[in-house]
Amino acid sequence: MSTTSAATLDSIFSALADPTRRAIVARLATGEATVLELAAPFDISLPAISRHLKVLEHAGLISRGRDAQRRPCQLRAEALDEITRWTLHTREAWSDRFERLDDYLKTLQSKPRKVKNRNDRKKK
Amino acid sequence: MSTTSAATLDSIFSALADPTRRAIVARLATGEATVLELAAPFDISLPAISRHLKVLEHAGLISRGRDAQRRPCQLRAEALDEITRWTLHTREAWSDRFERLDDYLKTLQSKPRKVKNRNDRKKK
DNA sequence: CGTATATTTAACCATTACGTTAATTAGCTA
DNA sequence: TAGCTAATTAACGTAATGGTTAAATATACG
Repeated sequence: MSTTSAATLDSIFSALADPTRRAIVARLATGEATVLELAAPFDISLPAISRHLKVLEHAGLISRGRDAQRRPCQLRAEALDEITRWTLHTREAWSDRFERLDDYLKTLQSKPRKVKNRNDRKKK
Repeated sequence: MSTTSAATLDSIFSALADPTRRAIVARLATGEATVLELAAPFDISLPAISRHLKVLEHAGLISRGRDAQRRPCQLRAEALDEITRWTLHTREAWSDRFERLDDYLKTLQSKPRKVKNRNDRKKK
């Protein structure tokens, strides 16, 4: 465990799928905080917060230190970066597909699909 | 409803938390595809794929057209942009916190780690 | 018409996720 | 030591998720 960041995209995405956990992450983006501090804004029990933190930690989104009986949490931005990387990469592929738009349009013409209204003027 | 993306971050993140759905999204990033085409690489049943697609559609990540009995799916990149926006924004806040590093270091000095004799009798 | 193809819906089952309250551990402080 | 404070673990209920098979729907084709 220790400084593990073998966290999967699965665990990172699903950690961030919960609004409470996203709020915690957003809060931690401004600096580290203890469990009680993180719990304060929410209307749920401390054990629930504790489990949210465990999920975040498992996803590599936070790490925890120790200060007496407190366990201050810290954001690990690399996990965020992983999300960004995947998303931007996918987005880029999506944009790139327009490179083949010409071919695509030609395909449309040479292979007439079952279009009933064939009077549509394909603009090229 | 229609093609509006009132989809929440919750639904987008949790849609992408599943590896099958991420693979589908990645596939769709290269261009539209039918349900059968999307299902081909996977070892799960068609109904399962169908439900994955519904989740993605609900999250605003895909839209579906109609071509005879086929329902071609298309990626809606705006949903991807939304998570990029959230993630980068959060990441930025994390980086920005170093702006206050000087203050923070001063705080550390004036208030050494083990603060035993704090005179704050403040109660909440 | 009847059949094939593409996809969805229904009904069901196992597992996971998220919340609760009560009890427990850990570390200070008097 | 006892008694705080901080946080976690235990035990439990309920709802959501992800998979299955069987049946239903929609459209095209001969």
